[in-house]
Amino acid sequence: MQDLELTEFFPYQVRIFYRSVSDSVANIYAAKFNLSVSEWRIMAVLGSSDMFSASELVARSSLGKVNVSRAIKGLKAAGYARRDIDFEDKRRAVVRLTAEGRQVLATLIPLVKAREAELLEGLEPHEQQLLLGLMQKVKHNADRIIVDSRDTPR
Amino acid sequence: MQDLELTEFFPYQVRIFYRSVSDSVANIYAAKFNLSVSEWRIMAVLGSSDMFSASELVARSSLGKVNVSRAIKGLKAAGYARRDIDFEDKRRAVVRLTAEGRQVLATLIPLVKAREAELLEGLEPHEQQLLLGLMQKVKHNADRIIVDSRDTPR
DNA sequence: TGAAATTAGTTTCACCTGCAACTAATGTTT
DNA sequence: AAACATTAGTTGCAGGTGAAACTAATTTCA
Repeated sequence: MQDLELTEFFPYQVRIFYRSVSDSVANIYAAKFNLSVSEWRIMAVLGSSDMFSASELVARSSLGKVNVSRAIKGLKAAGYARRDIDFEDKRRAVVRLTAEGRQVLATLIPLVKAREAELLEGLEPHEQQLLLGLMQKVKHNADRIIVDSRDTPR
Repeated sequence: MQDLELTEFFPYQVRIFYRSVSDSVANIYAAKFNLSVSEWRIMAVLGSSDMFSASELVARSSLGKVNVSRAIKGLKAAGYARRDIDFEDKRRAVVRLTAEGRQVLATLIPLVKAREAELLEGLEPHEQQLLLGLMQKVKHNADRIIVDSRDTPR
């Protein structure tokens, strides 16, 4: 039988790479404010403008609508976000940060940016660009494959 | 408030990169044989030698012992692995693939290797090396951070 | 207008995951 | 040998996650 050395298998390497990176950042928002990944990401998006509908959040967060719905619920429960109903279209939610939520985000952003810098420590700017570019390229390949192999639309 | 553009945030980019890569491979073993990631990884390790104890599997798979325990249970239920008790040390499990499991793995390995090649399509060998090297470097940074920030051992 | 289709978002279900607590076997110490 | 500590592996519990079904509001179109 053909052998497969797990440690040399590219997707495996990507996975353990991701785990380390993800943990190092989750550490911050989870430990300090007890936020989940989804909640953190939705908060970050919410901070970039005044208000968003849930579907705009879906578009900007790479999260599914299920997850966005739950993240909003969680942020609301924590007092970090408000969720109102759009008067124009009563199906639509209008989500925005509360003052407390803005406060928390303002605390968090410098911390995660510092963490990001630590992650990239020792990489020249051109190496960082290279890394991003190569990840992009592989991601495109992967996305093409996923679409292709989905002959039966789901 | 300082702004954080999610799409330019490195850990976010890593996450969506990982998701695409992971999905493209999971597609194979999940769709064809209904295996979870953990089960797939344990199978791959099991294929590299005759038998393993559960803790050897932990060491070689980057999975926690909980997950390994459950992956073994799942593989056993699927008929792909056997789980016996070590006569020397009756706490110890002796895990190995069944004939059917070897058969499945033999089917899977060429498929996932082909998928790996598709993922890396368009990258020169030296670019592949570069990508791996940069991921390594970042991972080291991340692991150092995680250890450092764990003043209270968990 | 009113039936049918579409869209926004929520909930249910089934599964994966990790931590902590647990059981059982072995090793250590006196 | 008895008590204590350690080790191997499992299980309970408390989340997180995605697909599919669902509710409610809006749009389309006959």
